[in-house]
Amino acid sequence: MKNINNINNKDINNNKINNKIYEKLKCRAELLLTFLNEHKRMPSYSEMMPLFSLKSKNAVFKIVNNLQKEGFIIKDDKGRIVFNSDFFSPAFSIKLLGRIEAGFPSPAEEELLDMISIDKLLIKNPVSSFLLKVTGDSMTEAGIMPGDYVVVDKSGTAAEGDIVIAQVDNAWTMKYLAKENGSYILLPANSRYKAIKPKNELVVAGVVTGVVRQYK
Amino acid sequence: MKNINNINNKDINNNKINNKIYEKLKCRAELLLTFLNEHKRMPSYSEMMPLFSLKSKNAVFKIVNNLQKEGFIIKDDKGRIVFNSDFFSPAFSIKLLGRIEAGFPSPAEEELLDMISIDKLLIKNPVSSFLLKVTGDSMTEAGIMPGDYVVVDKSGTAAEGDIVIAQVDNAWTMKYLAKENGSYILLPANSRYKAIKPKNELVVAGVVTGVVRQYK
DNA sequence: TTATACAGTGAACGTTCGTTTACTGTCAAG
DNA sequence: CTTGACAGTAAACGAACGTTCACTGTATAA
Repeated sequence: MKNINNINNKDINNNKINNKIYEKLKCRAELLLTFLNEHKRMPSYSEMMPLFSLKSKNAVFKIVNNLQKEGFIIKDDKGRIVFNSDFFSPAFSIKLLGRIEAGFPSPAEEELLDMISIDKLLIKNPVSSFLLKVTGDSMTEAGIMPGDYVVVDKSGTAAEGDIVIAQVDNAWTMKYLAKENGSYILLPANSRYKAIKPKNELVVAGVVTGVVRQYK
Repeated sequence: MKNINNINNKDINNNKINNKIYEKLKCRAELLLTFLNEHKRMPSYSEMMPLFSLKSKNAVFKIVNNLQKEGFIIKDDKGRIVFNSDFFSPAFSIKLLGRIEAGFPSPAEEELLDMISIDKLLIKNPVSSFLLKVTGDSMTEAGIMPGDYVVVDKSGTAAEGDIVIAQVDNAWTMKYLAKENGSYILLPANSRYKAIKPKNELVVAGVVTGVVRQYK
């Protein structure tokens, strides 16, 4: 650790240089991302040469090492490189910009590090998650409209207030899970529907962890 | 083309066999998908050997060719294999099951061919799309709640009825685009707000093509 | 039974991979 | 000016790659 009082001109200059180097690396990481989006796989070192406008594989090699040092990419046990999924999605990445009310960001503000994958955002557990298309309007007041897709995780344990996929009296439905007089009931998010109080047992098949809607 | 009248027993038997072969191929495609989700890259032939419980690289080679013949995967110009993106996402894939009211599908019904990527579903144009976090409740009745993310495509042309990100009178907002007396106005989807009739020009920055909500 | 088709084995081939070593030019610090 | 750090070039290396060839066993069709 460096004492804040000991920072001298050299450190400041180094930071300035390091930032410049970092910017160049980030630019090259973007080139890799473009290739990945286009080819659905990472380029080899030979393929990176024209990508980075270089004539030597060794130059690529050094750059890849620096990219790894900065955390952009990771080399797996076989020496193959993949994007660090903390920063990047292995597939489609999308720029996450600010909030709407905050004003529309200028292109210059578009930060590479804020690229995320919607898949990664919504799916914490790819194996036990699946998608269901919503029919019916019993959850419209919770913002879940007919035709939306819901991401369901069947491995999670449902808690009060969660939206769950449940089987009650031999029919499947999606409702809020709530408690009344010590027993679980299902609440719709539409004032035109009534709460469901299961006569028999309540089987919860999964917890809704996300909602996806697609406009044409 | 085969005439329907000419189908004989041999054809029927061949179909039965072909279905069995297809099932086995599909099963192996699933193994590849599992590897892909785990390692964020495709396995090499050597890595597929233990994956398929085989002892010969050539067996893998033949299987890969069959997978390509059936359209599961594609070999690019470098001979490297990637999943056919018509069927599979290169990243997280998620099983798309039926509709909720249709009953909950049994695991046996889970069809591999219905695996999709949410990214691919929502993002038609990765370059010109980005994500915005929603603040404010002016679109709640359209199912867009505060805290949701909206996918915005800035390359599309907005039409009447679209939800757009627009700059009006020096403020950014998300509203329905509508027409009144020949000029464009912005309609909120919340009865507590009024329509916006821009005094000056209306700048549409992008069209909302999707909505994403994440529950904890 | 014989013939045919096909999944899988095993060894070999040329190519490409990621990596290493040695060298060149450039730029800033001392 | 000298020196060190660093980006890039060029050539070479073993290892791993995708592919091919020859062969084995098994199951179905004639």
